Amino acid sequence: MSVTPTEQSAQKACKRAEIVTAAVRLADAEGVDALSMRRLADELGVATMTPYTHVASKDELLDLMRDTVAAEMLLPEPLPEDWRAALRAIADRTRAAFEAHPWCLDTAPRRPRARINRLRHVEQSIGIVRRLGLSPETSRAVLLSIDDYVIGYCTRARARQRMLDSLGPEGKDALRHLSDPDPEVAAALDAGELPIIKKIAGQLDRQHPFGIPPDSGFEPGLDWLLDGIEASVARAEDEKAASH
Amino acid sequence: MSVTPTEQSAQKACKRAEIVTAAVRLADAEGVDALSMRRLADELGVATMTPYTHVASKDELLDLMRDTVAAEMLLPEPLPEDWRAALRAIADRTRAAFEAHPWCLDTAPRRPRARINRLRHVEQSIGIVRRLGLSPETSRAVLLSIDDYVIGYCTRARARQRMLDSLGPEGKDALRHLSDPDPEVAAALDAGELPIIKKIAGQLDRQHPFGIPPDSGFEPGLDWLLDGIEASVARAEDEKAASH
DNA sequence: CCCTTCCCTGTACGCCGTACGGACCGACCA
DNA sequence: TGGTCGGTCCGTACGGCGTACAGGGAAGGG
Repeated sequence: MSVTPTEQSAQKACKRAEIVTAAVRLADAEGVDALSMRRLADELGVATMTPYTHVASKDELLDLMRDTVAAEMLLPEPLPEDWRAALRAIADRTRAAFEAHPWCLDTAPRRPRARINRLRHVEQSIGIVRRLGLSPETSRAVLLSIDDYVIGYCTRARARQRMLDSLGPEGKDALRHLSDPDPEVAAALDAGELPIIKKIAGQLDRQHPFGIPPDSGFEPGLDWLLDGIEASVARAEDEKAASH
Repeated sequence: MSVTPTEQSAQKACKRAEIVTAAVRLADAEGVDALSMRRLADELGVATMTPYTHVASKDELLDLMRDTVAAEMLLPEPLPEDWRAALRAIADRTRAAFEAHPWCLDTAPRRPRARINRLRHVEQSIGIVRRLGLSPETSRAVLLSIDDYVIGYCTRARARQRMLDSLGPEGKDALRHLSDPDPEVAAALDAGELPIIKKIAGQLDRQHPFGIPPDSGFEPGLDWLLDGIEASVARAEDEKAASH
């Protein structure tokens, strides 16, 4: 062996990185369905099985791909002073990363592992939440609840996008779209079940080409969540002050 | 044709329903990976391609399966008077449905369509949010933000569960688990990057067998979100009162 | 009686992930 | 210097997937 262990692993990491970035590029461009090991190998100009020299399985590859996306979620230091601004900035960046790489949301990680960039992201977030002076459990709850909201928003936004895509460019009014090839829905609408949806869909008819209401956006829910957290923090501080 | 169109479609719907329930049962028992059209046909005692007589594609099948889960999210009438209690009840039921059928979260819908039970679920939720007397846009934002939180929570809880499963029964302390086969993480920990995570993982060592902190739970985040919404509603009412 | 219309079936195609055995090649040790 | 050995790359092959397609068979309508 000519190289020291460090050099060797560095060389290996290099190859790994090339494979992963090529895979990310492919998934970004053509979706995760187009990402097969054969196709990826073709793209890299190597034989089908060659990537397996550097990556244990497609599952691990997807895990590594997700970690490169996690790197994009990292906020450049220095972080904003205000905890609320900092948390919001991270949430925004996370959302942007998911929007740039929607395939992250198309397949759930099968055997997820803690990878470096994901850990960096968590470290950064914990650092901010710590400023609130809450108990460790509450701090974690704050962090996770924001994470959950962001993931949920992005997941639903992704589903919405797929729905729009699947409809194609031809316009269809909302009621027709809802009931079109689904007799169950049509029957329910006729029977007067779903009155609110029927009314809303009827109103959307004129304003909106498709039966899908415009997205109400990422910010309001995040604001409410942060409001609730802030109020909870204020309450905790009051109690602490009162007990002294 | 011997049967009237209605009878015919009813008969067809019956067969469809059998297929879908069998598919749900299989996915519940062995996960979505075990659900192949061949396996499903075997389970039903028919030839491989027979299910395709009643279901256009595996995609549509998954869509129908998801809709049976949506049925479980429906709250029995009468709904609670208090809007907050009602929204919380729906959120709880939704979470329970996802926990009972985690495969819902394992694969994103490819070409989602509005199905009857999903629409019923939405109708029920809108009915509650309407009581708040907010604008249509704000109402939708309230509804969707709660939905997003629930989906996000369940998705992360699912990932957590997979992580625990993949670790197997043998206990491993947190630090070792974090850095185990991943040299990048080990290097970062050694280099003093990730100080907070290192400290937390070190503390978890004794209390917790795995490197995964216990779930902080569904309720706190939901409460914060509802708190924020409630404060926003109160503010809106104040403004309305003041302008009169 | 035949004919249409469904429902069902078996076969077959082109993908997929990946196990495996062998070829090459540079680096170390005798 | 020659042998060996670890690491990289390759080709082939296997089992499984979703599903297109062409045919069979029963059942009701003319």
